[in-house]
Amino acid sequence: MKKPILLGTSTVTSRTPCCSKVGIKKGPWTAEEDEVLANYIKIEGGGRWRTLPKRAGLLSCGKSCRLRWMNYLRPTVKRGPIAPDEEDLILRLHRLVGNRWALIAGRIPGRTDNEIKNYWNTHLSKNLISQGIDPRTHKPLNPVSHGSSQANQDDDDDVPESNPNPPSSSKSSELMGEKTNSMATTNLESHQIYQHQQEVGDDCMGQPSSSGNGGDLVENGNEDHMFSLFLDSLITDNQQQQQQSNNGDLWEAEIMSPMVEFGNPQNYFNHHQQHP
DNA sequence: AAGCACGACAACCGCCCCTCC
DNA sequence: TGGAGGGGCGGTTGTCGTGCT
Repeated sequence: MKKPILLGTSTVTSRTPCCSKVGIKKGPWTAEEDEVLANYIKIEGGGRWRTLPKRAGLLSCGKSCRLRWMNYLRPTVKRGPIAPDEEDLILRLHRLVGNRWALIAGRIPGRTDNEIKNYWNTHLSKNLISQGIDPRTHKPLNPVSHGSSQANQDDDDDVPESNPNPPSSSKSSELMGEKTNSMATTNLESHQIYQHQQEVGDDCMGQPSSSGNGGDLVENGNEDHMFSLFLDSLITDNQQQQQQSNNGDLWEAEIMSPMVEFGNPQNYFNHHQQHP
């Protein structure tokens, strides 16, 4: 069994840590701590995580409490192996948005970003590599015909065109572009996206977008909602096209290439807004 | 049986955004 | 308007379990 680690000194950084690390218990959670935390949240509710440990009588850091609750104790968290359809959806979404684990998790009810991230790193990325596919770009690792080597080499070195993964903290709102903060939230535009979703079908994995963990994004009722619907439509597009043609290249031609042309998903999304 | 390597995953860390005052 | 605090995110690390030598 892992031994709890008590940190004796706090690390001085330019930022104040989430909590004073003196006397903070680290390491795995015990069943007793889980019970205390779960009972406390059941009674008092979550929130104010930094002060929650003290109020609940726990020695763990507030962030640790939140993480434990979000990733393990929450009733809506689905335990057990990732199903094949979930795996397929993760692959699709990762191809669309890159390492936006929270965004991906938001589309897979019951799964957490941490779980998906771990599953990707330990399973899916290795599977893709074994298939000769770059897990970052979802393109062949060593294409036989590489065309203009310099240009393509730049592509390989850079983040994928379709999922840029900017170095800064990434949120779905960023994906949608900074301008959309002021323009993307009107009912009319929302309706346009919704209409597009209806046109292509809204049966994404058969999961209602407001259920379980997946509801987090949608309930925001802002750009995340828009982007969530947008993702639904793209995923459904992909599913329908692959079903119809049984040819993955069509996805490349109809969805990914336009995204490349637009530079990134946010521009593509903006275009969809204006031309639903 | 002991040591080692590796996979799986829980947990930690630092950064950033958002909200409130 | 700016600072502080709360919360969320993605990357990374640490630990345990298991299989192999």
